[in-house]
Amino acid sequence: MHVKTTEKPSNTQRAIQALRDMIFTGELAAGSNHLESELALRLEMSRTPVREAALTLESQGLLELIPRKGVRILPVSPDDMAEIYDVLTELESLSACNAASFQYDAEDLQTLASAIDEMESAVSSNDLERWAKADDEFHRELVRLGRNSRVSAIFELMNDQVRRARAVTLYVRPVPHRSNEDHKKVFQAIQSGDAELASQTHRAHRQKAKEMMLDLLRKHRFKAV
Amino acid sequence: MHVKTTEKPSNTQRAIQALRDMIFTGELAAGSNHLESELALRLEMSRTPVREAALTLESQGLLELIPRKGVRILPVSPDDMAEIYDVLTELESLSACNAASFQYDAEDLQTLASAIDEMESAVSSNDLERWAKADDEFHRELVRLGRNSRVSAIFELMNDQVRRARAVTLYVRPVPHRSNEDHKKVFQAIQSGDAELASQTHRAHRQKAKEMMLDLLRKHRFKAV
DNA sequence: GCATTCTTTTGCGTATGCGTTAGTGAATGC
DNA sequence: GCATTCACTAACGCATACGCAAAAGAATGC
Repeated sequence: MHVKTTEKPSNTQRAIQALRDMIFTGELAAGSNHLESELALRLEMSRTPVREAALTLESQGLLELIPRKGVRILPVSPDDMAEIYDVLTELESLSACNAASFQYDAEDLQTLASAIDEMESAVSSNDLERWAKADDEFHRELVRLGRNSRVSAIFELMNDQVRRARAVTLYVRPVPHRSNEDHKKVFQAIQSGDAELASQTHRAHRQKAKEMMLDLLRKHRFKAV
Repeated sequence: MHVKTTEKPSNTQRAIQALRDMIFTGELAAGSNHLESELALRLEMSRTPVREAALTLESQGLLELIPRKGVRILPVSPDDMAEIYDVLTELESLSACNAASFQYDAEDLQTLASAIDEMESAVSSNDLERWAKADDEFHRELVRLGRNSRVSAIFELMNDQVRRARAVTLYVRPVPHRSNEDHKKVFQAIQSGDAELASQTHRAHRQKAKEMMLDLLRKHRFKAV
């Protein structure tokens, strides 16, 4: 980071962050409508920055602006989740492929390795929250290693939605015992520079994850999150 | 389309469209800065809708807002173009894969077939603009057939940038004689429902396109478009 | 009672004004 | 001559104001 530690974010930035948080915590429920003026009141700022934030979030697919209805938080249906997983599958596999071809050394792969260890430890102590966090870290780092800023940006957007869904499914899903085997295989493929194997292995891993998530959503009749 | 033909777009929408157009035609050159107030004057509206449009375009990666410098049109370097092509390669290949698995009949694939014919005809009459348009149509339709709205949305964003680059390289590139063979192969794979083949064939096609584009940009020393 | 029209309210889209702050250039000190 | 300071300007971030259009409610006719 830079020297500038005291730069204060603008109200618009704060509004974006606040609205995101409120959406992810469910404080703003999926499908609900909220007037701009009401949100402005809640965030203790005027309509202008709230509106600007809403515009930004709209173009990110989190909500939509409906005249006279306020902002509507977009629900994520199982079908949406299928779309999202498909995108993530492709882009992460690409990342794995590229990461492998970059011939990273052990130090570069430190974060990835730590995430795997962390998941292992979390699973054995049955700490699902910690596992989810480490899993997230693994995927994010994988994408980062793929060194494609556009892929990273899209990943962040889509991953937000996955986290939303995972928040409601975390404790109804089976404990992820075997998942880490996949991660290790992907790790080894990257370490050994086998791009094709890394890509294919990760693709299979993600497709499994997709099926599991969709099963959960359907089984528990989550029509939207 | 619907009945509503007389709905007028808001100024913000017009500003978004106008700014996009101005960026793609080069009226707003890559790397240049433009004050919000100046743009507002040009678009004959107040700063508010211009600013809202700029926020939206910023989150789409077309420009950035720099305090006291105005909006800066983001240049697209060859490295950026490489990133973009990689994303498009993945997502279009996924689309081809899905399209193939949907077992479309001849009628469904009409638009795709027409685009191929159009390209053939355009190439033989040496009409590169027409070819580019048909090529664009082919790729867009392919993505549409993949039936993933998120993929479509990302495609549109990335494809915009490709069009920008193509605008400057169209007349320095070799005439695309063999490109349509790839398209036909992809088409046949989709028609015969061979998902794997469709995906792989298209991937190879896109990778060729990427290499050609990057060669062109490098050879002609386009540092940015 | 029900439908239809008129009135009222409400929220958005946009304009405008203002305080803040970064950037620019002049003035001063060394 | 160079650097530092300081005042000034300009542009933004945000608040506020306003007109319009849609939705909701009231009133009227049948």
